[in-house]
Amino acid sequence: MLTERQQMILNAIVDDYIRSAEPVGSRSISKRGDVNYSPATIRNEMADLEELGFLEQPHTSAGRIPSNKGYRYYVDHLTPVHSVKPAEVKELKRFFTEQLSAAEQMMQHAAMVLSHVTNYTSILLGPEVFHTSLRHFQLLPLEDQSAIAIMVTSTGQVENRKIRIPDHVSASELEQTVNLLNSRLIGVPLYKLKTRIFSEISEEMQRHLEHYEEMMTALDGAFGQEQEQKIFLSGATNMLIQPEFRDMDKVKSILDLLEETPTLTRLMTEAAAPQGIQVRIGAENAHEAFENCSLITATYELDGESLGTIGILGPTRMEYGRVIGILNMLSHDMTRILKQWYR
Amino acid sequence: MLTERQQMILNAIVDDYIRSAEPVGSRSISKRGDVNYSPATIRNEMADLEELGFLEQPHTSAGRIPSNKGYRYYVDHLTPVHSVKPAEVKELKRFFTEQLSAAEQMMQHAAMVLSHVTNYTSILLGPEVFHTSLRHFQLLPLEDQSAIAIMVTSTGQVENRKIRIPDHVSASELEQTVNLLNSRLIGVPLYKLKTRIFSEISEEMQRHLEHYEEMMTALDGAFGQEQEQKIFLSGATNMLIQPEFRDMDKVKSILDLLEETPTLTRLMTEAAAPQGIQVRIGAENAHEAFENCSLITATYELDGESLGTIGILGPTRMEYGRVIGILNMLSHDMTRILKQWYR
DNA sequence: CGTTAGCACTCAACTCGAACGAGTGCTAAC
DNA sequence: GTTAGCACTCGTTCGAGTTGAGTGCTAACG
Repeated sequence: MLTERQQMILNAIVDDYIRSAEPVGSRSISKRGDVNYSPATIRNEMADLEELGFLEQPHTSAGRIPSNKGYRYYVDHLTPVHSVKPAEVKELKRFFTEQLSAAEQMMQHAAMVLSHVTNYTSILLGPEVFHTSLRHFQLLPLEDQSAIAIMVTSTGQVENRKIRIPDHVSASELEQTVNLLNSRLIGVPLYKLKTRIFSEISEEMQRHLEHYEEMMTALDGAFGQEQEQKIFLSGATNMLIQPEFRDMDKVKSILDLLEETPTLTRLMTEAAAPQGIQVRIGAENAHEAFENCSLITATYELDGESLGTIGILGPTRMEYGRVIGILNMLSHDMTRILKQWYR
Repeated sequence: MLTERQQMILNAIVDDYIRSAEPVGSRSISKRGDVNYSPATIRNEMADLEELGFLEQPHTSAGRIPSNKGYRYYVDHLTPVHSVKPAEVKELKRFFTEQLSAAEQMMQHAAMVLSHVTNYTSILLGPEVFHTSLRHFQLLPLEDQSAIAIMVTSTGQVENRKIRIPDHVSASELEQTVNLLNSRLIGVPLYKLKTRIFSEISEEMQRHLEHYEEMMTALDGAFGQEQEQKIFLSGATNMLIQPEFRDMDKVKSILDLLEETPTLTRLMTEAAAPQGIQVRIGAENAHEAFENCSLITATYELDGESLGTIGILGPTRMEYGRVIGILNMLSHDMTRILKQWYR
């Protein structure tokens, strides 16, 4: 239906328009490396393409933009080599391997709900030391060579990891391992589990177990818990709703800062009061990107010890009353729930 | 430091400015119900407040806006009655009670990653029937009157629920219950568990167990799995980054539609191809709000049966190649992982 | 005959100045 | 102490004029 050259030109126009979001002129197409015709020739083809319905003209003296039919053709004849950038591949792969702990999942969820309710950006800073220790360890063997390691923490959260059971390990041997681990590891903080197993208990295990080596490598995966201080944020683009940030330029530096975890962590920690709710207005935040922003923070705590920080970031023209009310309620609820967990 | 009246006026100005985002004039303050002075009086006070540094004037003939100092004063003297709207309370409460299944958490996470990588809006439609059945049931009693019910599904996912154990129930009775449930419920689809327990097995349980009634109410919470088709979306405000949606009016209808779950579900189902990747451009979407949008969908499947749909929504001027590449990769990975799960 | 240079034409975007009006500060009267 | 009145300021709006990117057409070229 379309000549080779028409396809080429249509393709170039769609490509250009996707990049620039502005009507594409004949001159700019002609200047591309892959098309070697003068603007006049291109213009003729463009007129034809428009007549065929693949292109549109916003107004007489403007360049062309693709019509829906044009996009359709472009998509249908897209070269099937969709190269995905390495960075993107990395992020997607990470998603599949990432293991969020129960506590982390809760925080991420809380961030989402908060940004959704307030229409501002929410930032949650995890507890520096989550005082969770092991309360119970269990291995549930499945019918094949795998099992599920289940760890109940002192807060009542349940972590589970799939592990592969080495061949030749008998059921009784498994049971022995579980009993041993339970007797020695209960009460040990989660983040110490791994080192504890490999240092203190390994000797004893070696004595009792026949397939010690294999068992250890299998367990290795189950206890791999890094427990560093993580930061969760949600609704970053909610900034764009605010009229004061109508032009991207102003928001750019804020969005950039939000990506920069270390600085953001610093700002949050600085802003947070030892207890209660703290409001940082404009320049009170020690970063120029937040000059037109206010950051409201609340801490949730247990027995007077602060466990984490919740922050809401918005324009200085923020609904302080509402946000403070919500944060108040949330931090109380968090504290209450933590108390329940720890009993 | 400030007179009663100055406080009142400052308060009114901040309130107004937070609402309108526009400089506040003396007239509009005077017309409010709570301030009964003429504009002239207000003007005098405003001039004083400006001199004191609480207000600013963008230019000579404009109204006043609060300075950072003004916000500070406003916040510090905020009436501590922060009423939170019932709807917000409801959503926050729901967050604390909500129990997402492992599969749902995975989907939500996938939606987040996708919208983050693509910078468009991602929509995930859950599987209509997730063919998961029970593979193993376990009760882990904690030292107090509670226990954790753990269900391993046929896909290897682990669901856990905290339940309260009725008084007077002995350890042996618990064990009996677990054994009974395991022998009768393995292989039963998760969404049928509850009815199965209450219809077919209840009789048998009644025969064997002393504290039947209490046990049943306790178990009730553990198996409450609704498993309806859920929809997850993330990055809705990413739309705002696109220059074609620079003014809110155009986006409004789209954002509204995204909130409207049933319609969105319909659009996604219509758009989805039985397999592979499908592109809906502009008006091809059967909804006028999507006139300037394109929806790219991919399905992930198992043994030829489609299990769910992934969608990316962006402007018609979308980076089709890139998004298709990413979706391709992701849907393949999803399919591969599902195969692993089901073995 | 396909391609290209040249040129007249179109029309959104920008510029400038005038008119408008929201809002102020000041003064005088209540 | 409060308020009405009024001159003044200055961003916003609107229309006319200008600019320039881009087109369509015609004629010349290889």
